[in-house]
Amino acid sequence: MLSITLPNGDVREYPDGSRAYDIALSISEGLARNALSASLDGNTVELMAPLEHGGALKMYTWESPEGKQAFWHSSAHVLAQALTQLYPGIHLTIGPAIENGFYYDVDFRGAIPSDKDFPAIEAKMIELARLKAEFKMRSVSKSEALEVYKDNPFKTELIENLEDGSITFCDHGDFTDLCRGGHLPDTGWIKAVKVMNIAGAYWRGDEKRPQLSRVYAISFPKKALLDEYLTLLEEAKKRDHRRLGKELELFAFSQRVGQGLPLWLPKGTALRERLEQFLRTAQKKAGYLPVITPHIGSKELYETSGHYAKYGKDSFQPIGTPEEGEEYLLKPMNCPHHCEIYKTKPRSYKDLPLRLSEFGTVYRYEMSGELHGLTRVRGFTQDDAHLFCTNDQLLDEFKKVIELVLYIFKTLDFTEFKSQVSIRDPEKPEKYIGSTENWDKAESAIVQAAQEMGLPYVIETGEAAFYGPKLDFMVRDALGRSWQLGTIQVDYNLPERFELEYKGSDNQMHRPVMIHRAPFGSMERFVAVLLEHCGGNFPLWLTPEQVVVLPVSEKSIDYAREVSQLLENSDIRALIDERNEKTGRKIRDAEVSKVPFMLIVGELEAQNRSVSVRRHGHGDLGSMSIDEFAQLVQRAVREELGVE
RNA sequence: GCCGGUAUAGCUCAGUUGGCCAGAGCAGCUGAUUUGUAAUCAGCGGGUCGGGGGUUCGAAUCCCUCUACCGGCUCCA
Repeated sequence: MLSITLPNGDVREYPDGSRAYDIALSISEGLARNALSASLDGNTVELMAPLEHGGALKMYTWESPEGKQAFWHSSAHVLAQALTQLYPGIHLTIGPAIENGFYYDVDFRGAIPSDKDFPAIEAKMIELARLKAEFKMRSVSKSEALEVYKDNPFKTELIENLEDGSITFCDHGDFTDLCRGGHLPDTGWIKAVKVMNIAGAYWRGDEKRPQLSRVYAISFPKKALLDEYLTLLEEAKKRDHRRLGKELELFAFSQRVGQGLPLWLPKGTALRERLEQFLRTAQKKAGYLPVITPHIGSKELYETSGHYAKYGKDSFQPIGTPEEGEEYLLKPMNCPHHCEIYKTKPRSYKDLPLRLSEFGTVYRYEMSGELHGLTRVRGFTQDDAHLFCTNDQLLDEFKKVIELVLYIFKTLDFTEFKSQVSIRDPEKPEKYIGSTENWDKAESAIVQAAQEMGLPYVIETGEAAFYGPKLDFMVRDALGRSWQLGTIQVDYNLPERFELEYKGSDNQMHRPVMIHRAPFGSMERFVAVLLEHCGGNFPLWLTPEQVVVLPVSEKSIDYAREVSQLLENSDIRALIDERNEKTGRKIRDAEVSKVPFMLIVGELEAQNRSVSVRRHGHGDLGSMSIDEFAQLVQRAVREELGVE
């Protein structure tokens, strides 16, 4: 008998040879009908294979990530089968399920299919799915597995890294693939499939190894779900910051200026400056001291910091002076400059923590294929600061920075973010500089700070910067891609390299610890993510134009100007649509341009000294006095900023 | 940087198998209209079809090359 613990805690006995499916059936017919996969004691098991032992059993449907995972993993097998039939002689490699669908990396060994071939691939997949071929796992010996794949160097490499005895194949129909398991009962579940795109991907993610073709696809148990997904993608595209940035006239790129070098238009600049001001105010309260440093620095500065050795040859190349032959680098980061500011005079423990902040524009050479709107550029402004403190102050300072980041995220309504503690890879010590002892100290300080601040975080081994561990805040863009925003990094390295010191209360010299931090990350990336987050409908306090006054006809322009002037006097940003257009047209254009408030003013309003208020996306709010309206806007702004 | 794709007016896009002066909508300009909660009407201007080279009697269309952009890979101080 098998003793099975169900998620609700019930323990039930089942005959030997029972399958997860049978157990589902014993619970309810509906569960059995909808179950896509199962796990036993946390390990994925086949739904339709006899369970080898008892334990805690969980069933997964389409509604759970595990269910989708099984669905897409199984679909990847069908994709591989379809590609093998359509393109004989190809080498299959790996084909995992991903967050939205699945992919298969293939060496086509010849002509690579293009998007014109996608419909044929989709049709073949559906044709194969309709055969309702059952997925069946079987164990094979290592030598057997190697024999099957003797012509395929990629699978051979995979198998060689597996232990004999733990190698399994999955069969469905006439197709077999090396596979760890976790399948649907049969291919018939796959009702709708879409090949999304095809792109190059290096074998094992290593650019020195062969480049394969990665075929991305997604599949669904119902046609309607696919349509829904495609509609969702269309909607997401409308939120793309590159599109909105153009539509709202926030920023632009010019081929002549250069790749990855954004031009901030007047409205975008107004927005960005408002964001900066917001942070300046918060930082002033938190005891930061603003500084300014130049856009270039002597090469020697970066040799001292260690950055030149690490990044110099892949970066923008040094610029020389014509007479003296000196070499300067475009500033790739602000920290060395701030270290030099620290060194301008002897420091005492009473000076610490010293918090130097700068909206510093930096330039980094990013590979051309990597540039992406405002999220990945070659020139950008960091909301940078460097905190110099004693070891005893480190934890507390770190926590205060987390607090600042959380305040910013809260104000801007970023509720969905992830935090990640990046620590060193203990197996690759050559990647890092600094003593093991300092690394240990820094890593434990970060983890402790994150815990004490109640931050939900994950630890990523091997993701640390070369000079120290860090805590990053990540958010997703409209299309589900993840971007790093804020970052807080501990650094024991630069203080050593720059020989930073302070005199302690013991009259001895000590070395400070440094925290690098940028809550926005960069102004460019932050604006991009904010833009997608709010779909172009910025919070009132941030938006470039808060109010547009719409005179009903030329006769009301004078009054409109008066209203606009009064609002400006109350620090409300207003403009007037003086075009010779009908009111309906002006309203439509204002709605499209996402201005939060529209004030319709005609002869009636001029007579009553009132305005007729319309809110973007909400419609007519009725009329009120100019003063009442100004107070309404001011109150709304105060609420957004959390000010009393 | 690598793989695949794209490039036509300020924007969004048409342009059949190469064939007369390259089109539309929106935006712009001019005029009429004096307008009340999501598009008033009419007229006008605007393009070295991304750059360069080639094939051809003839190229937006076919080929080569460069550049930029899009989707990935890789990297990210």
